[in-house]
Amino acid sequence: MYALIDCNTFFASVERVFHPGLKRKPVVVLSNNDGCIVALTSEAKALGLHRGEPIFKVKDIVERNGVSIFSTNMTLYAAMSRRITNIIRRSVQHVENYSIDESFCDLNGYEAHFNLEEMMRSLADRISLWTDIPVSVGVAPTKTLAKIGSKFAKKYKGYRSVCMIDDEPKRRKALELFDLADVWGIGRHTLERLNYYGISTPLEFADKSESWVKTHLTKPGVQTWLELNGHPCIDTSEVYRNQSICTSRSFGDMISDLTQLEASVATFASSCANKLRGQNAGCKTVTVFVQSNRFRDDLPQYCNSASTTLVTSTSDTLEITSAALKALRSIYRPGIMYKKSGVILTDIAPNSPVQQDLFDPIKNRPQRAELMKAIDRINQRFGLKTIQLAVEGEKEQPWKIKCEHRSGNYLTVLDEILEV
DNA sequence: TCTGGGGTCCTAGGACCC
DNA sequence: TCTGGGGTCCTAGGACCC
Repeated sequence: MYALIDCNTFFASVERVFHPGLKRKPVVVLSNNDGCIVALTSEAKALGLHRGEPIFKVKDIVERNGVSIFSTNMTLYAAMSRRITNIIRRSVQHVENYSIDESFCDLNGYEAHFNLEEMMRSLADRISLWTDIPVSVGVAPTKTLAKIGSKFAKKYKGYRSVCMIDDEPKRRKALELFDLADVWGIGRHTLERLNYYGISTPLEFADKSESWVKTHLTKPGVQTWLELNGHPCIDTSEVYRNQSICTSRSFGDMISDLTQLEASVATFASSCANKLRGQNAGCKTVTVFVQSNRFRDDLPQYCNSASTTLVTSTSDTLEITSAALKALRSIYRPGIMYKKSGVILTDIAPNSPVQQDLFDPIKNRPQRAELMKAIDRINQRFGLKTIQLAVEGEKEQPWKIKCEHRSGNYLTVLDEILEV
């Protein structure tokens, strides 16, 4: 059996932990640049607000109802997520962090010694007691069914946080009542296709024959079908390394100047390199992209990207940044108002062994690696960007994102710790 | 005026090989 | 007029997830 532990409206719940006056009040959390709503409490949903909506379009609803607004604060949410994971790991050995607010537990073997429902309920209660974050848990023979269970647990209070789908009648009942569009793995296109063939509930889909599914859907569709029928086939891989690493941002203000664009790309490149070192990995390809503002049809539009291949797999900030800037200069066009840039690292592989290059222009790789370690240590101890590249520019720049409603880093920065 | 960011996996089709 | 069979590798784009 698998359990899915899902934090309810996670970002908004974290903000509420540190602003207890907001319990049972409407709260929304915005995307980067204070653009769109990315998380909202049920009280905010009840006012007609939706995930994904640009905040400026619903300004009057927000003002009229005194909705609390927060800029996104990933550092804070990630710190809280780690705390929750630590609590789960005290009870369950195999935990897979599927996303910042969801974890799968492999419960294989526990059923012999525990009542799984009681076990997961006491875990949910503990998370709630120790972190003040409410969670919903689904328990089922496959991950897809566990996800469905967690949605029921969230929707109906009667489950007291845990919904079990552990026998055939419960499975069929759940599939009959659940919304097909909300099934994990069924997106807009698959939904349209299934509707076209007269399938409107997960149960009708699950009851189709294997040959029908194989004819009309591709591999991911077949997997979902198997999972809904209780055959686990979505893999739990413990060891994980990214296939790609990306840092990109929309700018607070549009820019056209190459120097400023370079500063943004250098900043994103060094952030990527930092993430790469965090996984003990290196990359061989650096891609840069730039975009104008697609919402401004009065301005000339321009989007482009370029890649540079490095001689050898590396996580060196200096090397990755130079490669990114080289790629940027090859696609830069003057006279464009740019709204967004980004850096993507691919061809990622473990740090060792690395295939050396006979003609590698960098002769002191071991020392360079030590330099990166030293910089990382200093930045970890004294704060991000204590040491940075000069090309990344000064702190205040027009392209830096807006975040006017950011709460403090209560869990990670001593100076910002909550005062009572 | 203001419109997010970061991922994975799969497939079709092109380009190439014998 | 007739015009094979069996492969690999790569990439762009689609579909999906949070």
